[in-house]
Amino acid sequence: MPRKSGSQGENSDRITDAEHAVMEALWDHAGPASAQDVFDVVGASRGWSLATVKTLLSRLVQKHAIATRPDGRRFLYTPSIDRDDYVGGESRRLLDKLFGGRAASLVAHLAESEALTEKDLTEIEALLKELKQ
Amino acid sequence: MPRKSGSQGENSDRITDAEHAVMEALWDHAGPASAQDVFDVVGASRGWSLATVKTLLSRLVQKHAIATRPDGRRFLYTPSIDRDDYVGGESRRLLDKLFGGRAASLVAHLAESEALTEKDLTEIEALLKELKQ
DNA sequence: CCTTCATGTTTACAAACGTAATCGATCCGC
DNA sequence: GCGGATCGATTACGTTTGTAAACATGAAGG
Repeated sequence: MPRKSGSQGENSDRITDAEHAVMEALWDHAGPASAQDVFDVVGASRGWSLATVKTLLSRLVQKHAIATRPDGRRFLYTPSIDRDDYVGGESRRLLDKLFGGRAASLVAHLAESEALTEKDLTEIEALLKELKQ
Repeated sequence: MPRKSGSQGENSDRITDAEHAVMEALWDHAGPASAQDVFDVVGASRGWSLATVKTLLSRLVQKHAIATRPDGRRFLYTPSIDRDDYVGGESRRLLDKLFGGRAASLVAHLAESEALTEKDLTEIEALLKELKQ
């Protein structure tokens, strides 16, 4: 039977903006994090209540984006999708949606709209050199 | 007083995915388009009814993303935001959200995840050369 | 033991979204 | 002039999202 391409866990459900902030906290965190841990990181900056963080964690669990491991009477949460995979997916979505899938168009656009600093250009150049050889 | 940066019309309201499909149809269209025109282009491919297209057009008008010009008893619609501006905005959002705003990181990621073909690389290289000189 | 605190679960609720049907006015063909 | 086609406007309705309060339960401290 055909095997799906992604490198990790059953995906498919879109992660929203608010949920994404939680994911970043988890990706950032060294090892599994409790709801409180997540709250400590994102709560303040986004002005969320602990309750909100809990809701978002639940939804992410439903979406299979994170996994839980019981720790006493509470849960510890870990991302079950790789950040790189996620980032790649989102990038591709944008590429497909706005640039007909052509990465060069995206870069061209960034360049033209001056979203690229001199430093960016140098960095990309170096990157290319490395990739080309 | 500080003047906003964008080149065109009051923006601010997010354009959704469905709405974006309509925008593309309008950007594509030579000159103002009627609801029917839009429907003819996107209706089939997205499986939308004419009613749906009309709703989306209305919402885009509310969001000031498109403008209307009466033509007899109907309206002709034209984008009031430039595609390039929109694309730039969305690109920047992604960049900020996922790459800390560093374009080079995005390019690096695309490269590593093999989203860049040989052709892409060559194109980007050429682009850089042009920008550098 | 009983109170309090911490935790996940359930419920809430308004706004946004996707998708559309219905309504009221108008125009076109007969 | 009358009936159907056409158009924008209004209304609809289930789902998702953002944000959170209420609730149940178990742990911990006195």
